[in-house]
Amino acid sequence: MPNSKIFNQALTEWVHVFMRRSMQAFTRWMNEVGLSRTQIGALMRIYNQGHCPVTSIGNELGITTPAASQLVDRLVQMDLLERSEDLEDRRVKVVTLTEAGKELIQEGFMAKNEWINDLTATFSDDEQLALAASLNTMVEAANQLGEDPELIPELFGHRM
Amino acid sequence: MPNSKIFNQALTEWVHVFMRRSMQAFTRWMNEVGLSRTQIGALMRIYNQGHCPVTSIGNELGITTPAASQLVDRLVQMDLLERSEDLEDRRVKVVTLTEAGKELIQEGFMAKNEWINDLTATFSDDEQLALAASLNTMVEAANQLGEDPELIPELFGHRM
DNA sequence: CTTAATAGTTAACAAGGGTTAACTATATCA
DNA sequence: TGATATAGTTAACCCTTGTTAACTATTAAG
Repeated sequence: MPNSKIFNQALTEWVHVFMRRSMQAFTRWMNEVGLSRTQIGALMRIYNQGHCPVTSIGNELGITTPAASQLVDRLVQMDLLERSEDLEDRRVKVVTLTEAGKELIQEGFMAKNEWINDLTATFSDDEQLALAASLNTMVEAANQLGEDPELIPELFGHRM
Repeated sequence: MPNSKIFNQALTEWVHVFMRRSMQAFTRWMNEVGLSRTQIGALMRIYNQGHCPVTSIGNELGITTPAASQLVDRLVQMDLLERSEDLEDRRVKVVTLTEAGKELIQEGFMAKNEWINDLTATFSDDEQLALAASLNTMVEAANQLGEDPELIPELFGHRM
């Protein structure tokens, strides 16, 4: 078996295992907080960007501006988002996360990474160092694959 | 910095990169085929189990039996599922994937793993062997973490 | 044989979340 | 200044997909 095949299989297997662990935790959390995919998507986008206008949320999620407006509405009512006027262009409403919103999203990230601690504990000191080197190599390579897409919109956008 | 911290960071980073690539492809595919999370969830469960009764689909996805029945209905109409009577207990309707259904799900898995080939190509032969070893180590460790959950139900179950 | 339990369907209904159309407020251009 | 474009909201509507309740068919138990 050629090395490329060996590597390929190993990576595929790893991806499989990873899916079970990481996405399971994340989705469980998503269900717990009782938010839809679109709602989480909107919150994550805003988390990444700091703030943005209503229309751009719609564009990025692939929904119409009215839909985005209603979406923001609900999240404002849940005290996860705040709307405020843009001082430079008063047509624009700038949307930002509340403290509660920020905490919620950070919780989600933490949920996703929780099992990592468990995994870490199973390795000896030396193993950890070696594995870290491998991981860094792969991260670097992946980063140079070009077209580094944003996770969020694709993951949580509207399905047509 | 202790080795555990180094490893932890490297793994977290890798998970992050991985999410972008693998889940993006999978979700893009999901959007393309125009199926809901629940529908994909049902198809994947049946794919894994070969066949199962309607009620158990409901249980596993966390929805009521009527909801499961309707869900199956729609998927049968799309020619992704088949319903047939269980010969041993004629109350039971056994649900199986059609050829089209099987192909669809396999396509989804392939979409998820597509970028892996690109990544493989960026490494030399020796690198690939070394990295494969690291990956296998981690897979093994992850598999022994206990409570090896099924991917599908959590990922695609009903949110309450 | 009658009664109770189980698998599934059907019907009526509700909520979430999308759409288009019509409107308001602000900004820009000629 | 007046006409037009842009950001956002509101309203009316519709589809998907969940729910509960009522029903049928089959099996199991006394």
